[in-house]
Formats: sequence, C-alpha cells, structure tokens
Amino acid sequence: MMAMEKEKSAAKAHVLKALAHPVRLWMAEQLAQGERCVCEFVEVLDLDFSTVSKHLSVLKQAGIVADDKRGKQVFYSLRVPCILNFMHCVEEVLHSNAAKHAGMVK
Amino acid sequence: MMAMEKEKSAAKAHVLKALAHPVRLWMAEQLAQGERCVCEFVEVLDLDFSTVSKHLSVLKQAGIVADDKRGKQVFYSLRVPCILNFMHCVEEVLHSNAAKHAGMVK
DNA sequence: CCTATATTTGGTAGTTATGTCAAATAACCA
DNA sequence: TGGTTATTTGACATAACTACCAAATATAGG
Repeated sequence: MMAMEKEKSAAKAHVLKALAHPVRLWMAEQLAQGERCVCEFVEVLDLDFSTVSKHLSVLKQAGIVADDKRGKQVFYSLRVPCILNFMHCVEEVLHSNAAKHAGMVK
Repeated sequence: MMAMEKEKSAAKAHVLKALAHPVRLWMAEQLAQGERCVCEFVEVLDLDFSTVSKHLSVLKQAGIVADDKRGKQVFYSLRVPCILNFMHCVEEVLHSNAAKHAGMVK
C-alpha cells in the first residue's frame, strides 16, 4: 500500500470512526432533520452534559457537523447530508446479514 | 431515545466501526475490485498474517465481506457493493473539510 | 502418514476511546 | 457586579482496540 493511499484511507477512516458510535450516529441522524442544541440531546439521551458535548465535538472535528452559538446555547447542524444515503447502505448490510442468518442467502 | 431506536443505532454503528480502520477500509475498497486471498493482503500491507486475518474477520463478522476457502487459501469478497457509493460521501466530507480549513467556506 | 503452506486463534502489552466528576468559560439577566 | 444557565475542558478510571508472537488447525502433495 503506497504512502499516499495509506493517508487517504486514514483520513476516510477518521470520518467513519466519528460516526461509528451509537450515540453519535443517532445524533447525526437527528441533525438530518434539523439543528438541535446540546441541551436537547442531553435531555433525550439521558447522558451527562460533558458526554454529549464531547460526542458532538468528535463529530465536529471530523467535519460532519457545524456548531453555531446563539445566546447561551450552541446549536449543531449536519454539514454533509449525504451521510444519510450512506446509512441506507449500512441498512442494506444489516438486512443482508439478517437474511443470511435466516438461511435465505448462501 | 427509545430502546428500539437505540438498538438500531448500535447495529448500524457496529457496521460502521468495522470499516472505521485504515487497513480494513482499504481492504474493503480493494475487494470492490474483486476477491483477494489473505496472503495477497499480507504481502501488500506488510502486516503479520494474524493481523490481516483478524481485520478480515472483523469485516466478515459485520457482514461486509464473505469468505470462501479454496484449497489452502481463503478468498474474501465484498458482499455489499454499496459500501463504495458510501465512500463518495466520506470523500465529500473530506473535501468539505479541506475547503473549510482553506477559508473557502464560512 | 508426514511435511509444508495458508490461515485462524489465544495470549498479551501498549494504545486509544468512553463516561463521569469537577472546574473553567461564556452569555444573559437582576 | 454577581448570579444563573449552557457548554466546554481537564483529569482520571475503565473498557475496547491493535499488533505481534506462538500455538493450533486445515489442506494439499509426497
């Protein structure tokens, strides 16, 4: 594997890793429906404020979400909507797995 | 977040996590071009046989690849081709990030 | 059957990720 | 200014991941 190729894979893996956590994935999907402030996530997810804030910062760092401070609150929004099409593929994997376990696929 | 929703997110995150490693991501992309045996990856990646084997087993476990033993060798192939469209989106994120850091986007 | 080759599995040390608490910031309001 | 709320940051214990070595397994060929 060439060095440049390696770097490219590392960069892409970094983005994927940001989404590869149940809480962060769920947040990203919520943000696809519109912006949310940190406090909304804290309430719904029943997690510590700091935990939610850190998850959002991982998504932000990866370039998946953007933040916007308005007054005392910080609103997060999805920067790259294609993330969702992308979820359709993941769901396809899951369905394929389910079919396989049910013996419907070789 | 409801329990069912939580489970769904966990299942999807599990698939994403399997891809969220530079080596595994690169392997998946290679497999999109056709099957490969473990030994081919070992040679190109310059990693221990056991390391490569374990990475492939993570991909298999997630339902992303399938394995086929033929003689002494095991050939892996991509089960879900949509993974690649999905990479286009990740690349879009990267480009978006690059543009942002260059000050081309707010 | 014995050997060599291809691959997987178990053990393990080092690294990285996660979640919580406590403290630090920031902004609004009295 | 001082207090209150919203959020981030730092420190830290715990858990999960990664890569390697060594050992186990499987298969083809002699």
